[in-house]
Amino acid sequence: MYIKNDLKDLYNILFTLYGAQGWWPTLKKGYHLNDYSFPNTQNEVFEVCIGAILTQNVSWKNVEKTLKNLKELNSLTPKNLLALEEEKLKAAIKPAGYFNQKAKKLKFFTEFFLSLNGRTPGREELLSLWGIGKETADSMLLYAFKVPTFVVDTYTKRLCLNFNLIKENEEYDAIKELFEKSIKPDLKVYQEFHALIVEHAKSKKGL
DNA sequence: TTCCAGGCAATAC
DNA sequence: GTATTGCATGGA
Repeated sequence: MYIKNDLKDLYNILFTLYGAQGWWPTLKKGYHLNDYSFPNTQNEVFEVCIGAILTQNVSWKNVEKTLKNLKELNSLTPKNLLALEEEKLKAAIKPAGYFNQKAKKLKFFTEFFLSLNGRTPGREELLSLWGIGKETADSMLLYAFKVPTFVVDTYTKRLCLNFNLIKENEEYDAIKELFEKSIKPDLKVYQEFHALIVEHAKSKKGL
């Protein structure tokens, strides 16, 4: 596999190979193929955001267990999560690792989420929060708040490196720009492209 | 047993 | 400003 012209070709190749991915994965419906209206409720938006924090440097499998635990505690909503005792929260999110840090991150973010009152936050606003870095902020914007912004993760970096599109240790924002310059902002395409890159990296069909 | 998984902040240089 | 280190669980 190679890139003929630009990243649009890569997108088309991956889409042909793997098809629509229907990200973000959720507890209730699993994936939601061809439904780009998701998430529809504030609680669904919140669940995506929480998942974005929990999946930091950890496989999604681990996060699923954590989300299930929170659901069983009826704590997968902003107010209920805030009401949950510190120790119970840590126990519930243990499978996602870094539970001391992530418990703090979840509480900080949830306070912020409630203060939004349904408003969509800006990128810089999210980045200013303790515990929210570039990938987490962009994931929230793209998959929770439906803002067409490109998400860069380790898979994306590796892929670009293998195609000699970037140098070693290229900066996050430079890679992000690479994609956003080639492909006009489009919610569906940005959501699917990132998901396809992850799927491709996991499938290990070359690179 | 070692290594990695959809990062981030704190610290060191 | 860039490089390194701590954080932690679960599966391969």
